[in-house]
Amino acid sequence: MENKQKPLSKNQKIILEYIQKNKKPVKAYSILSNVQKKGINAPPQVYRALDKLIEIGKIHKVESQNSFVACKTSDCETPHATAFSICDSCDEVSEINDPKLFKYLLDYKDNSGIKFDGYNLEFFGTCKSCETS
Amino acid sequence: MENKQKPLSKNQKIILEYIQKNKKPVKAYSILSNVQKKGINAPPQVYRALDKLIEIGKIHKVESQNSFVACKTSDCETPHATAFSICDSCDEVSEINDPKLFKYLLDYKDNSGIKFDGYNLEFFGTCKSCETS
DNA sequence: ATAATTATGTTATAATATAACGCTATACTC
DNA sequence: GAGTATAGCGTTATATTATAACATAATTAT
Ligand SMILES: [Zn+2]
Ligand SMILES: [Zn+2]
Ligand SMILES: [Zn+2]
Ligand SMILES: [Zn+2]
Repeated sequence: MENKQKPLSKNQKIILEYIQKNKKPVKAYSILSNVQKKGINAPPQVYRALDKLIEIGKIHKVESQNSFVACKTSDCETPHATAFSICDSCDEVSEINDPKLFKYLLDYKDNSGIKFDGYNLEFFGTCKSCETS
Repeated sequence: MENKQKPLSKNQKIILEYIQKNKKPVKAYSILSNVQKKGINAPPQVYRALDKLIEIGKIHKVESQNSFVACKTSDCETPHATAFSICDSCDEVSEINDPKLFKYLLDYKDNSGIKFDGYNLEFFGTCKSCETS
């Protein structure tokens, strides 16, 4: 009984599918223009679906890019514990799925002893294919 | 001969001072409206100064808030290696200055063995004063 | 069946950020 | 110091990202 998966609504499905089709993160207005043929007409419809998909861990927001990417680690159960590596030169983003890093960060306590509910970590560098070119 | 500190320009000084006066992060357009009496009239003047101040490590951008905060660790020499804790309920942000965390992250290699140039880490939780109220 | 919750569709607008252009100050180099 | 490269300024306009507000419809819970 781990996953009580509430089914996605129509708009949520359309938008999730579009995001999953793309390897790179996509922007909200680019999503909008690409799903207009499916009957989604206005920004609020996109942003509402995005909010929900983020909440349930199907996608994540890449804060430094204002872009959105599908979760690669099979629907993060702790959706607000995310780590990415981002290529400065081609903007490619990949989600880091490293239990050790994950644990290190979730266990991290600041100097006042506070533990955190979640985190977002974005690493920057040059990806392999950009490195060699 | 560590610090070859180029002096700040007039606008950079005005905007840095304003950011430093504020304990909490400030937004670009709030900066603008608060420094208009000093002769700064338009967004590009603010954003140009912000870009430069970020580049030289005097301030940082809090990506999840689109806000800007003065560096608390005496002008981060690696300005793109930043960590913050953010209170979900009052939006207070504090810069984490923990050499161990710092080293852990700068030494971190992903599964392909790539090391990164920099990172931005934002922890989320509830600050002490919000916890007790 | 009723009530509560969640999602939708729409219009308008708010908030964040940059392009482009001409000009000025400052730093570098010969 | 004249010439030139670089960084900064001021301005107008515009692009990009995100939300407010409101009326309606669908879904879920009691
Ligand atoms: Zn994920
Ligand atoms: Zn790349
Ligand atoms: Zn700092
Ligand atoms: Zn707080």
